[in-house]
Amino acid sequence: MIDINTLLAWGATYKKLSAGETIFREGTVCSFYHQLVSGTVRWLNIDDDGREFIQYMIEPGESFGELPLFDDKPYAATAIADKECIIIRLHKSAFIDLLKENPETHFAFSALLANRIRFKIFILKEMVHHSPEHRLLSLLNYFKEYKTNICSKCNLVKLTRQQLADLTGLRVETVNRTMRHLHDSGKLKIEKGKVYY
Amino acid sequence: MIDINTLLAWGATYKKLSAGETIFREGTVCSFYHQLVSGTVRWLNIDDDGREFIQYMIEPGESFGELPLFDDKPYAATAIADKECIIIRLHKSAFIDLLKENPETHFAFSALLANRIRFKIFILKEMVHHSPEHRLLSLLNYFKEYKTNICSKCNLVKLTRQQLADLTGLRVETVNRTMRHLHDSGKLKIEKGKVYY
DNA sequence: GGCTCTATATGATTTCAATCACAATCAGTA
DNA sequence: TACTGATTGTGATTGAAATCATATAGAGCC
Repeated sequence: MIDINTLLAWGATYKKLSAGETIFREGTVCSFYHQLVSGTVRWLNIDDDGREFIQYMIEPGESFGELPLFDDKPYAATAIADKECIIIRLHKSAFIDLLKENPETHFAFSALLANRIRFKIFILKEMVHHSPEHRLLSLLNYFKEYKTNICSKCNLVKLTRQQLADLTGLRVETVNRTMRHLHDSGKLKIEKGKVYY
Repeated sequence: MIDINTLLAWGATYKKLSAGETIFREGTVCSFYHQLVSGTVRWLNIDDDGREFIQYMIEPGESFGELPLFDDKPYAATAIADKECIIIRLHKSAFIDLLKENPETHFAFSALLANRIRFKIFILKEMVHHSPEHRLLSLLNYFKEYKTNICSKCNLVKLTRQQLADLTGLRVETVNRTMRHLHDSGKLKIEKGKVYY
């Protein structure tokens, strides 16, 4: 999102995380702006039964956990490194100063926040009231359009069935069965368990 | 959100709408910043079967339909006057200039966008995987906390069963039955059909 | 007050995803 | 290559919300 050299010039530092590590937890206070350099981050809520709902999958170049930087409230969800990750972090106060001195970056951030809302509006409108088939296809179409989570060269869907379930609010078994139907009806391809769309 | 005199100074104009009138429609392009002066606005998606999903209920003082102002994409949902409304509108270009000259207003808007995301994250985490009772109580708690849609003096829930259904993704009948149970178990009160929480 | 329209209420039935249970496959590794 | 754990695959059963149907109550208006 923000140029890495700019971030470094403002005092940002790198951090390496191994798969499964928690970066920050829902409900805690925020001291840093986070941007993903390499790897994948799941940004999610975990309910009392340990069930995950994935709010966003973060890919390299994206920032995450931005909300508290703007409204001073605690984190709305937990960030977990899905694979080994390298992130770059900048202190909250430095981040705000950076925005103040670079209004165009601030406008770029407003656009990012607008996009975050758009994704949520899209998810809600496509998930509520609809069949598992519709939900999964809508999600895949979105990822295809925005070139995230699906390899734009080989069409490989870079998400497990469990993650698709946690993004749509379905169960793994339902996702499995539905993906099979979609394969059988030719709407996508499954080869050795991997999904291509 | 923005002081009305400031808006007027920048060239904003008032507009009156009768109940049920459409203010703007999903998928169309945006030319104005909108702020509600009086009345209520439903900001919603309507699916192919005519079924509504309410994304936000807008109350006086709030802006709505802000996304296209920041990312130049079409409206993500439709705005409908729920009652007779007065709104104030400012041309998109004037709005952007206003933000450029008033960075503090821009930061206030970032906080607003952050709050819009928070509501969506909250809704998704509380609606997915949960019972109708949990869904409705979560929504009512949220409204209570943020002092919207529930009268802070008399505790009257200013939403119909249908609107509660359209906010949670449930059916009217389910909402009715669940509200009865909640009344019977003393978690809220129903008097002459009106809900108090 | 009586009329009309909308909102609320509630029973009976159906449907479809969740759940439970277990098998098969795949990927990493010793 | 055999072992291990995670992921995928699939059948049987259940349960809870949607659906269908219809009644009742409340609000606005002449």
